[in-house]
Amino acid sequence: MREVAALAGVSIKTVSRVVNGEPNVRPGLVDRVMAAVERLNYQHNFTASSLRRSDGRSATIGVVLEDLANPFSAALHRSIEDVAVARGVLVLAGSSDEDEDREHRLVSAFASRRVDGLIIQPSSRDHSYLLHERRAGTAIVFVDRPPAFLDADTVLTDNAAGVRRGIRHLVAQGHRRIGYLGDLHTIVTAAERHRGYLEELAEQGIEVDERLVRLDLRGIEKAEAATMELLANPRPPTAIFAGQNLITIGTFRVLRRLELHKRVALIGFDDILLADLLEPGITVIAQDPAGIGRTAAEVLFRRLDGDRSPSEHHVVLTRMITRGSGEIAP
Amino acid sequence: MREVAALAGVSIKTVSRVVNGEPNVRPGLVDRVMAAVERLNYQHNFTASSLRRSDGRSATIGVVLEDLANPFSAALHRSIEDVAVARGVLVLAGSSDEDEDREHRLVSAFASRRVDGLIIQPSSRDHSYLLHERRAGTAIVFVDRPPAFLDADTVLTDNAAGVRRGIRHLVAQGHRRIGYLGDLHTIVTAAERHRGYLEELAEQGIEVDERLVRLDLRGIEKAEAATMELLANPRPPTAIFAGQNLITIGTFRVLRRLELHKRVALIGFDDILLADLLEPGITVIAQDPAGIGRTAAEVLFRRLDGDRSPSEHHVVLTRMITRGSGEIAP
DNA sequence: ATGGACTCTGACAACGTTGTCAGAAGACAA
DNA sequence: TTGTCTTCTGACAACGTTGTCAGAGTCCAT
Repeated sequence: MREVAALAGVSIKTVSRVVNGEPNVRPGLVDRVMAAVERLNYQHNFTASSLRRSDGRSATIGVVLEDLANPFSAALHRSIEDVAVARGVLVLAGSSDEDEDREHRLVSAFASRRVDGLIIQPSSRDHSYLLHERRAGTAIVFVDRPPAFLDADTVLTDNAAGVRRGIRHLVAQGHRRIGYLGDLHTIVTAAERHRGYLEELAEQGIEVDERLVRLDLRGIEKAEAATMELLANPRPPTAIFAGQNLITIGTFRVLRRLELHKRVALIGFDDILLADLLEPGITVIAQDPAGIGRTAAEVLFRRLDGDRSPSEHHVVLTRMITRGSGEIAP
Repeated sequence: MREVAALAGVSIKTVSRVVNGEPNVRPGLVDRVMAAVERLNYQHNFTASSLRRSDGRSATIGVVLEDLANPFSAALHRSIEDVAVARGVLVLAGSSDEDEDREHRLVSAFASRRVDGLIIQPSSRDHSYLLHERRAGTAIVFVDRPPAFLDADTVLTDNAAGVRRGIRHLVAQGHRRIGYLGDLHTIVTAAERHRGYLEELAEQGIEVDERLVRLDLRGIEKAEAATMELLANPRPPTAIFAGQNLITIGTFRVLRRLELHKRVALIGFDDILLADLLEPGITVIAQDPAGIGRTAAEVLFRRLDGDRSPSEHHVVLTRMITRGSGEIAP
């Protein structure tokens, strides 16, 4: 900047005014400065600028997701990015891998870079550690799962309601023995989905048969094994609700291997790419990750714009997509 | 930092020494400073630090990908992240959407935040604009596609060889009429794949029938329409090579709709989640996005560590995964 | 010509940190 | 005791920028 000023024959303050598009600079000077900027390939240092500026904004937000490579996180990330770039804000992202420590480390790394806001899909069980960041002026929004011990904006899927919708759909077709395969019970969404299963069965006057329920299934293989167990039951389920993506895949694999894929009904939580091309197509309770991301980013930016109203709790609805597997009669 | 210094009864320089873990601070002082840091919830400002430090490193890199939400980009991103976090480096990422302008804007936004390095999946047709960044000390690595008018490190998939492998596989089973559906010809990888198709046909002494070739297909619908056209041919293809993910899906959809999915062979470029659960499973030439990302990040960090040797050009191999659709005889 | 209002510009300090360097304090040998 | 060396500490300037403020210049009405 000093060099630009020298070349243009003005003070560096005037260069600053020009690059920031401030009014009240004589047009002739603007041109001279621009020419010098051009000639020296001057790149404005936004970092130094935000250090000095009164708002102190870095025009950067941090995003902590479970795993940037999985479709749900990736879709969330992308929709957050879209809202952010429209405001000239950049996104730092990291994967927590469901690990409390990684989440903490990421947040702390983001905080030292002075991000303006954080969007977190939480893994840890206590978010009071974020109080300092918030007191320092960082806006925080939680997605997919609620925070613990911290009052903050949230954007969640209505997990229990989604599952209940699916179970109701199965019952409507005459199913009474409906199995349930769930993810790690410690994950709030997984617990919520399981709760939905139990509540809807109760509502429908169906007694829960614990032999048809398997929880804490992490990954496709675990889901396959659990499906085998369920089907080995003397009175096997006529329908299965899979509480998560990979579980749905594992379950479908086993059903197909056993040639039961056209006899046992299956509904999965969360949509799967290509699910419509399978035989039968897989009926799912689809989440709306793009909607969650967009909403979260919008709330975040409203906070950054000064909205100080009480915490908002948004619920993004699920949608049932019937494709065949959920419409198999018992 | 000033407050911490006051509370600990030392100068801010000593606080700086402590938070940076520099040697030669009396243990007693270290404890006092740490206690003060703790008590005031002091957060080190990494941004200000990198402004002053002699290396000037921001410990941040920028990544420009086609679309963070698509599985290929997402896998790339994640593997880059893994290499980066292991070095305490954060990742700023953005989607170019195959748009030259967006790519430029992202790079420029990254540059003003003084990222140490850039990993770019290029969309634009001229990368000489990056010369300034590089002269300013930013390391740059291109992934998936080579840069134009700029000599730089690259990590690419061997697209042509992958396609040739697939075509050879089809020919080995007796196919002579092999259709080809390709993506936008302006995308280098798409052009390369098409080249592989032509070269292998020539090698096998099969004349190209232009009626079996459709290029510039963007998205599933376009691919479906093109597949219909190919099959409407009086002498339709007995096998189809789909040059990209979404094209494979579109083609498979049409084949199934026409009940030809067990009669016309299909090989797709790039793996598809769940491809093994389809009937038949889809044979693909699989890329290794995680391998590309890891390699690119490793090269980038070697450059940041001072490696000044000539540009490296890595080729990450493809792998054919046979699942049934590619093993259908004519 | 004078005063007042307005427009434009630059000197200076400051943002939060670290590099440099000088110097204080302590240890040890002569 | 003195000198030398080592260890530790802090004052100060600087990184690249912008907020503040004073002042120079211009224009117009009196």
